Amino acid sequence: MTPADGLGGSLPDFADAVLDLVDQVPEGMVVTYGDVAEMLGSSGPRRVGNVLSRYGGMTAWWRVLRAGGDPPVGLEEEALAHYRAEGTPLVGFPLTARRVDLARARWAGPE
DNA sequence: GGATTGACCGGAA
DNA sequence: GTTCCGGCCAATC
Repeated sequence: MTPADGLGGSLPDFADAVLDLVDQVPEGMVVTYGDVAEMLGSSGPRRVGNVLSRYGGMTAWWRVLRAGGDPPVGLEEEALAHYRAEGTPLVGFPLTARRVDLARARWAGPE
């Protein structure tokens, strides 16, 4: 089959692994790009971000943040909206909160 | 074939 | 607290 099926269901192995892992993240929990990359044991954190930017539209991309607990650039508003809707623990005052409390919301994988 | 970019990370100034 | 730099790997120009 052509690698570019472009139809829902067929994705690169790495992309499928990332989306599958993100799909396992429960509400109120989050993981960092670096963590996902390490869980998959392949490539670096940039690959994860690149996959989500391309195929994240069908996944809970907002549950994947940067190392400091900040949402991806350009999508802070979108991400924060989901965090407040799912009850994700945020740092600082709710009105000024712009980053997630990784100390409580960090998901350690399916184990 | 090389150069550039990208939803990044970590450390240093 | 912020800002700058180098490093990482893959896809794309």
